[in-house]
Amino acid sequence: MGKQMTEMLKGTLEGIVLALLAEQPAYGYEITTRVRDHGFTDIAEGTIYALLVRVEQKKLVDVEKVPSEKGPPRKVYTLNSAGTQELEEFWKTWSFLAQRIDSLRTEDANTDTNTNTKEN
Amino acid sequence: MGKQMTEMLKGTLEGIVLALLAEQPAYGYEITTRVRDHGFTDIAEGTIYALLVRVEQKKLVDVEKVPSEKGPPRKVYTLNSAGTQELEEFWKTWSFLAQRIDSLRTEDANTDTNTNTKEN
DNA sequence: TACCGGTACTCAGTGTTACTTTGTACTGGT
DNA sequence: ACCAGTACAAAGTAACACTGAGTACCGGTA
Repeated sequence: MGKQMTEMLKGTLEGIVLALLAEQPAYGYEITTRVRDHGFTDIAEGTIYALLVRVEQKKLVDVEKVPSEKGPPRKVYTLNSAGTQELEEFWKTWSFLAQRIDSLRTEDANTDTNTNTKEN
Repeated sequence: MGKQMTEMLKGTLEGIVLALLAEQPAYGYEITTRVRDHGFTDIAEGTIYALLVRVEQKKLVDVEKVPSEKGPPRKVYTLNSAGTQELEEFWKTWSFLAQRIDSLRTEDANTDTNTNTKEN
C-alpha cells in the first residue's frame, strides 16, 4: 500500500493497537496477526514490536511473561487504566478529526456550484 | 491541542489543504486562515508554508505570483490535474482508514459480551 | 517623522513515528 | 539435519508537523 497510508497511520496505529488490547490482552505476534486481520495487511512485524515498546514505556499497558510451547516466552500486554484513558483520548481526537475531514468532503460536492465568476 | 492530534495530522493535513485548494485557489496566509476556520485552530503558519513548499515540489499545484497591497507578493496556489488525482487518492485512503477504525470502535461496544471464557 | 500592528513568506533545527533489515532463539515435521 | 513457523529485539532511514526566528512591505497614530 502507498506512502499516503503510511503517513496516515502515524498517530492512529497506536490507537488501533490500544483498541485491540482493550478487546482482549495479547502478545506481540498475536497483535500483528489481529491488526492484519482487520485489513491492515501490510503492517510490518517490527512496527508492532516497536510500538509495543513505546506503549510499555509510556506505562499504558501491564506486561506479563508467559512461556510458549514454540519460540521464546510471550510478552502478554494488558491495557491498564492509563491505557484505557489514553484510548478514550484517542477516540475523542479521532472523532474530531474525522468530523472535520468529512465536512470537507461534503463541501467538495458543492464545488460545481461556485466555480464561475472568478476574478481577482 | 495535544500531541495526539499532531501525530494524527501527519498525512492528513496535506489532504485537508488539497481539499481546500480544490474548492478555491488561495495563497499561504489565506490557507492558514481557512484551515483554522475549519476547526484546526492550532495549526502554525510555518506548518502550512512548509506543506505548500512540499506540494509545489511534488507538482500538485500551479503557482502564480500576485502583487499585494500589503506585504510581499502573494503566491497563489491552484490545484492542477496531478493534485486532483492525489486528492482522490487521499479520499480513498482516508475512507479505507476511517472505515477500519470505526469498525474497531463498534467492536469495542460489544466487548462486554465476549470477555469471558478466556484460556490459553 | 518614527514607530507599531497586520500581512506575507522563508528557513533551520527538533521530535515522533512507521518502515526496513537483520539477528536471536525455540519448536516440530520431513 | 534442515526448514518453516513462532516470538521478540534493535539499529538505521524517511517523512512530516512544530517551533522560533527572520525578512519585507503597508497604513495609521503620536
